[in-house]
Amino acid sequence: MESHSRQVTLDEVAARAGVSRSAASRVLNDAPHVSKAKREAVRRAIAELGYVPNATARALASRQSGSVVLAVSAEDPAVFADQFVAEVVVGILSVLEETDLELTLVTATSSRGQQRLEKLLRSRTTAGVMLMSMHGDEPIARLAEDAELPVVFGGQPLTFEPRYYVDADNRGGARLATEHLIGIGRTRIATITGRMDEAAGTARYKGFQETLAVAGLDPRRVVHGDFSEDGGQRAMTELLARHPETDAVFVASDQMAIGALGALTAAGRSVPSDVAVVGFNDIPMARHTTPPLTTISQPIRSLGREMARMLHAVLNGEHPSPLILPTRLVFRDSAAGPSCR
Amino acid sequence: MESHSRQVTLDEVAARAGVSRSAASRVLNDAPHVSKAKREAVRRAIAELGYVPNATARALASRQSGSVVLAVSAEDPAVFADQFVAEVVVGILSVLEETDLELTLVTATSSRGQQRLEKLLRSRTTAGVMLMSMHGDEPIARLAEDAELPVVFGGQPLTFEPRYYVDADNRGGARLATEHLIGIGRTRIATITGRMDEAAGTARYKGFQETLAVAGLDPRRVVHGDFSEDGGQRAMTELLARHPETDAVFVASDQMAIGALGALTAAGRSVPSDVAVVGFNDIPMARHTTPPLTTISQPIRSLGREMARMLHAVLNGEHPSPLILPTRLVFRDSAAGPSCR
DNA sequence: TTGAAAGCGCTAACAA
DNA sequence: TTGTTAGCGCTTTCAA
Repeated sequence: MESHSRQVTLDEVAARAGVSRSAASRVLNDAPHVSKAKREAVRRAIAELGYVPNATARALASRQSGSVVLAVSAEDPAVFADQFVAEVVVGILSVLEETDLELTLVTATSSRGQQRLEKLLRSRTTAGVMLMSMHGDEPIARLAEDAELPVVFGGQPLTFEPRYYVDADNRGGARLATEHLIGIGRTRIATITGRMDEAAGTARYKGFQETLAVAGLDPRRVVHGDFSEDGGQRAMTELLARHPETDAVFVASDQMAIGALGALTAAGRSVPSDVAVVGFNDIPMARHTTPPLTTISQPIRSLGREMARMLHAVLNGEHPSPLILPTRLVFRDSAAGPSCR
Repeated sequence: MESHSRQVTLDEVAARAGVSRSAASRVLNDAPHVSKAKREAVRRAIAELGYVPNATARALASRQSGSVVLAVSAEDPAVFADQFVAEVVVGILSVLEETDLELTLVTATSSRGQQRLEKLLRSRTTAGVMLMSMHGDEPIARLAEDAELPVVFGGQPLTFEPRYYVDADNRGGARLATEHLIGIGRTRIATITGRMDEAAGTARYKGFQETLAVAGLDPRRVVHGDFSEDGGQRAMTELLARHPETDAVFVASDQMAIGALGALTAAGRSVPSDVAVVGFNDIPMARHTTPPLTTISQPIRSLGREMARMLHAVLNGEHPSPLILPTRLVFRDSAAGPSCR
């Protein structure tokens, strides 16, 4: 883990410019109290010597850090290949690119990951943390608090409302989806929920229930899934067994919806004429299923962007309010209206 | 960018344990020359005080760094949502998880990104670099060399052979694909290439050409694409116009192949009976196209893993050899044999 | 085996 | 507006 190259120091810059190190340091951080002439001289020296400050020394002396971490609570680094997470990362990076913050990626839940994260947070290398996809009660949140680092949540944890978070309007999205199914004339509407130990799962379920209640429809056709494709398939099979009269289903994630489409096909039900399907997330594959999937789109990349912006604001001493991002219905064939029957 | 929490220092640990700071430091780095008794005392003190070493101070004093960066040469952080890149990240993380190295993500090509990367590399915060998806001549490679940091390439740059790299056997994969098309009896075989300013693009094209040459078939049905879905669609349309007799096509990426399938359908050609299609990469969506896409699978996650392993080895003073990872044919309906006609 | 002392390269009081 | 002086918390000689 060695580094070799000859480092140009601030002292050398100062010497070259014929000023004190403090003066050079002031110029570097464009602090006041430096004459125009010296400022210029230092700038020139920096350019000539190709000086780049040693970030480590700087961090040590100033007790500040130029990097933030994104911690995703998952067993396996494979989460970062998840379309959803990947898009969040993209959003975050696109904002950080405009700042001087670097992004470090960690998984928070694996046996070793937990320890590593704690070490990372307490080793004073990090200015702040973004936390994602929390199921249930999260020790990680406490971890960050212990380290007294600013934390921004992506999605809300189930057990408490954090000070800073960005979330999608899951409940509203579920309402949109369910209203759409009602709107195209379905009356025996079911749902396959996500994990009920995640806020996104419960919120979408609530949105579903309340919409049916308002419409005076029976909200009891419910099977619980786990957000996975396989889980969706199993859940759909179970749903057909328990409620064969079902003519529409709101599935709490596209991944599950894909599994559900498979189960429907296997059961000889055609989509959407026998059973209309609406998913949630609008993952890229949703356009390519058979039939293409009607779904609720959430602005995932914006979620990442807003998380990064919020953290940045907190690091600058501001106190931003939590943010709920809107969702919208993306209309495709899997829940087309009567005209398409 | 402030941090607040009270830091426990090594001095406090030493005091608590009743030893000198040097002794405590030795225990921390399990260096020799510490009596068993003291070692134990220090260990206890560390546990009791919940001491976590300040990584920044450590890095400054030891001139070592515990983080490596993955730089992807792209204009836009959106590359990190690319399935391919995301899988590489996963592979890298899965290896780094076992070490004490953290991963920092950067895009290398955006106007600002280039500067940021240079700063990052020269600011002595980083132990080493992994570089990905280089088109043509890469200033970034020079950058890292200037900083005298170990660099591992993922994929080979076009203009020079780096000391350390991991690549997939693109040429061999293209050969597999083309041989398969010949094997199912096609004779008027075309290709849609990738970007010819990327090594992967040229290598796959070469594999295609040489296989047709060996088989005595005409290798001149060629349209150049750009690895994108839209590009694939355009290329296929052009191919059909210029070589309407084409009965098979090797498409240098699945993304392009998806576009090509669209163009074929639009042109009323059925796949595979009129035109057989083989892609490259085996992205998740390949299983879900109509018809499902025969393709060349490369061990993307392994690519990431091996990059991380290689960098780790270099950081430990070893000199690993470049690595070429094998590819294999994944057989699906888009290039089924005659029996399926 | 031990500890004292001297930095790592920078920032931040403080005094001038 | 300047420069001097202490550190930041750790590692690493060096002499004991």
